[in-house]
Amino acid sequence: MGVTLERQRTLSERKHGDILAAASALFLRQGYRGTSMDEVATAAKVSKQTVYKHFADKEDLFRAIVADSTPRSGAIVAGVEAAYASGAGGAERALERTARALIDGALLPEATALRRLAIAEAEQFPDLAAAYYGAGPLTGVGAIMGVLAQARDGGAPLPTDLATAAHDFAHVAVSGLIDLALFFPSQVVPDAVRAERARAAVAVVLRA
Amino acid sequence: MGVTLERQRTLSERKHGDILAAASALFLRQGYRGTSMDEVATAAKVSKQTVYKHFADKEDLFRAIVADSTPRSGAIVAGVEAAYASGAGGAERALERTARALIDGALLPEATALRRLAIAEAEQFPDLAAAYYGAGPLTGVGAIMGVLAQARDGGAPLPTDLATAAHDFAHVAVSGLIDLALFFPSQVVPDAVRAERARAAVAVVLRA
DNA sequence: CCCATACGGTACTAGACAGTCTAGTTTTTG
DNA sequence: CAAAAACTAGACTGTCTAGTACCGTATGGG
Repeated sequence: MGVTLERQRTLSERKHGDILAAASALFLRQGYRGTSMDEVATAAKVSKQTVYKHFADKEDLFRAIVADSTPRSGAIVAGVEAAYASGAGGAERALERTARALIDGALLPEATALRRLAIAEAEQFPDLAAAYYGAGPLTGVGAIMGVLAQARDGGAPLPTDLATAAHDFAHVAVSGLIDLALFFPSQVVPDAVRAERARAAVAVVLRA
Repeated sequence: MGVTLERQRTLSERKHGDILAAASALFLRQGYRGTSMDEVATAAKVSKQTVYKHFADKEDLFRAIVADSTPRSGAIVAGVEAAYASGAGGAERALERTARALIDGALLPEATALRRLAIAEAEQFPDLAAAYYGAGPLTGVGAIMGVLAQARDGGAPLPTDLATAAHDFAHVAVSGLIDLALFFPSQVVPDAVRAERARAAVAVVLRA
């Protein structure tokens, strides 16, 4: 998790990162109330006092790990845009790659865990839920709209209403699979199902 | 909540219902860990001792309220099927009513609260999450497939793959709105947005 | 009408948890 | 190299919580 082998990090910075990483793993797996500060300190191999040196209180630590995790949704979006441009084949193949990248990104364990956490704590931390929604679903659909615009410029037969098309594309591709991931945390969605959903998403927008 | 004015319920039965109702409201709003047994007893206007007379422990009570709430998803499904049959107009109008019923059902506050709860506790109570998924999303898509079959028999131009069509229909209609409800618990999705989603869902399946 | 059963209220046990404090050690830095 | 700052370990406070015990009162079937 961002532990990028920096050559001369100070001890304090290393501890800060350790605490964030440990808290991240615990909060994502056990939720806010299900995780204790003692657990965090132990998992980070750090004294409790040090935890409170770096973060004012539990809520502060929680906000920090969510703020730290949310940007990773941006990486998924970037992957989606890259998937369209890369590779061979016509618009249909390119859109299928796009859908597949979206699906694989959305089903990453950290992504689904963060989503579950944001939903679970939406009442207690509405600002975090809103931030997640903006960085995740919202920019995701925006990116897809951009890709569809490219495809239409390239001559693909797409509807005029690209906002609706992007919405349809995204939800046909990922919503059912995200449901599976949220309700069955331990299960992995098989490759064949992902491919089928990607095809369905392309089919939905490629006829107008 | 099932409090149907039965003429001569015994005191014990009344208390049982009071506890269920109070616990239901609290768990749905505050989650499992966020709700204490003292709170439940106070809200139900019952002594704590009585709570433990009716339910072995907190987990038992929680399972009871989820088991009590989940069947209500079935009522939503029934409403969806009824919406197709009722009213005037051709297949397109009927499908639009179907989508609208699905949307309104999914956005009921109790429905979204239960969904949030099932997702939040999916790791701790995987069996409850699975039961919810079966009673909610799964039977919902099944019901829509039935409606689409009816529509096709009536001459509507639908794809041959009705399972995929039902999946697409359901997710284009409700998934985006459910996201909104989950991430922004206090907001209400306006009527115009619901209507637009219903139209989009019909448009997606009515061209094959 | 009577007795088992359920109730209310409240006090209690036992443990978890957030956050503080102390006292001594290590790291950073000027 | 010395002072400042960050670290460790663990005890400690106050609060909350699940679940139990006690005891006196109300309910309701036989």
